[in-house]
Amino acid sequence: MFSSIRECILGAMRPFLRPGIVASCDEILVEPPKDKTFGDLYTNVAMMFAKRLRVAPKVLAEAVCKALSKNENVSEVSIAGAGFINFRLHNKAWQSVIAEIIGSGNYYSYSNIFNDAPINLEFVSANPTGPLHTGHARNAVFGSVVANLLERVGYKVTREFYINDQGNQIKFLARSMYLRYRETLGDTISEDDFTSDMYCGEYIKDLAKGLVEEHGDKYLNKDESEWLPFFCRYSIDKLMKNVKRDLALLGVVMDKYTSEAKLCERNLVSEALEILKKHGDIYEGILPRPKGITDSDEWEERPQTLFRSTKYGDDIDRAIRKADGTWTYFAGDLAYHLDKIQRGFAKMIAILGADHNGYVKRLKSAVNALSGGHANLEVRLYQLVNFLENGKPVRMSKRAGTFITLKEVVERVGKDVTRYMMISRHHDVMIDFDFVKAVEQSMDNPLFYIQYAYARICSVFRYFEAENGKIDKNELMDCDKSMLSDDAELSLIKALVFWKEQIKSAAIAIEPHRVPAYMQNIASLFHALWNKGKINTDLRFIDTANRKCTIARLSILLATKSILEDGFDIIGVTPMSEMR
RNA sequence: GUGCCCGUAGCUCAGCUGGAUAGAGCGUUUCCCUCCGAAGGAAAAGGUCGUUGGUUCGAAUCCAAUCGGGCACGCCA
Repeated sequence: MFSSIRECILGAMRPFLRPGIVASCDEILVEPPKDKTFGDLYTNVAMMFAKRLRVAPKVLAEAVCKALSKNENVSEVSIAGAGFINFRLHNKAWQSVIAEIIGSGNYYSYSNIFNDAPINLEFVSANPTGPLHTGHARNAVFGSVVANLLERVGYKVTREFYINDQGNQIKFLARSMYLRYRETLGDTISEDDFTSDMYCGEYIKDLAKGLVEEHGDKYLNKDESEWLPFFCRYSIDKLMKNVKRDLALLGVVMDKYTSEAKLCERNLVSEALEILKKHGDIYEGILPRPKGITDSDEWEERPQTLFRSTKYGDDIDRAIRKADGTWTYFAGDLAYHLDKIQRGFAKMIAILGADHNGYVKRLKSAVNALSGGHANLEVRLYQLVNFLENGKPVRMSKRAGTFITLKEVVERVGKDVTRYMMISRHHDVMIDFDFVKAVEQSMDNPLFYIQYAYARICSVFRYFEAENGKIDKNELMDCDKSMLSDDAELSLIKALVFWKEQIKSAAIAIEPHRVPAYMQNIASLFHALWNKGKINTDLRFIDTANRKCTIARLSILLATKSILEDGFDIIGVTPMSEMR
């Protein structure tokens, strides 16, 4: 329906186009005005295009106005202010969308505007050195909802987790394991044996116990070279198993796990280096001293292999080889992104914590350079979650093992509340997640408000079907809807119509928090309609004396139910047909 | 010293990429159950959109300064 209106507006402007001046439907804004008294919809094209077309806004507005007034869906048009075009649609036009929503199953929000283009969505990618914590929970929820949104606009999404299963960090993990291993077998270990790079969380003890049970004491009193590889592999395997289990608790399932070590075995780092060399993006050099460091003894000039990332918009060039000749972490990321490019992804998105903000430009540079400009990486940073226990901040340190795990959160407040808390705010805003309040306020949580609307709708259907038997979907689709003309009914229908547009814009902007916000809006309009029926019995959904009217009303409810189910599916929350 | 993010009602936050008189929830005040679920609805009060300039028909939104808060900053991963 909207596309036909946009066509109509564009058509009206076409006579004003001059050679070289183009305009497309995508540029045309059509949306409900803030103030409903202006009309159902408005467009600002007259003002938007006035300058480009060198035509007075009024002249454009009049042409658009004339064209719209001839459109079969439009009932009235007017020009206001500096050139706003306000218009209304016939009730019939709005009512017809109910059938469209019901008829689409729960697929009303789907539009294949990106033609099944493959897209790689990397998220979580937690280091396998410990359990997932609350920060990862936000990452996981954010990523999984983005994936659902991208699928609705026609992307073929690969949800991917990058495992940093090599490097010093992993060695320190293995050494920590070995200390606990010895402890389990009777050696006395003090906290001082753990260096600052090591991990002394409780989970290491548990893992070490398991290792003893499975493999006994055969690694005791052996040289590090004999046990280190095994301890690395063992720890990573177990920890990754737990990572997958925890993600499942949140309803998050990955399509692919990529191992850094495996990429390394394939010599992808060298391959990436060769590609960059060909473009002249590799050189031996010395990085400039950062301006913040004034003390010269804190700074030592070192010649290294550098990637000319400044050529691609980065602030400084980046080291890919340490002074001792080994690869930097970034070198591994070059290999990983080359792997993504080789697998055919021209579009990629990575979800990272805000503490990675200094890393974004070099990653984008890497993708740009390695693909010769054919692939693009978008990065979304999410602010960290401030975890509170009854108003008091919980200090978290992964190394010391004093952090709240994802598992713990889900076990205390449930999957749905956790997901809702993590997704209902803009990713650029810090979240204060208070353990105690999240549970206490569960009744005030907007999630329950939405769940309640859904449960009420289910309740009406239960009530109706108990008397009249199972209702036929086709009957609801095909019924006469002309009596659905109350303001409350039309307001709800209009909100449902815009669901598709909302999902599209949330997906393109990569802003999943808009989804629960819009669901809340729909729930609110539904509750209002419900209560209006309590005051004015003519508006009750079920009128036992008038089946025709009842069926029409139920058709709105089914459409609303369908939209809410789609929304729940996007945000990964289970709808409740009854509230306990 | 540099870069990124945030600053909107007493509190927690929206504000759909520059649109009309600034929007919700919680809290406060007043109403609405003989009724498909009141875990709800209707209404009131509450604002110098951190501050100051600039861009234009038009700014919470864009630009420049500035204040306050968060994050990060050569071989850690």
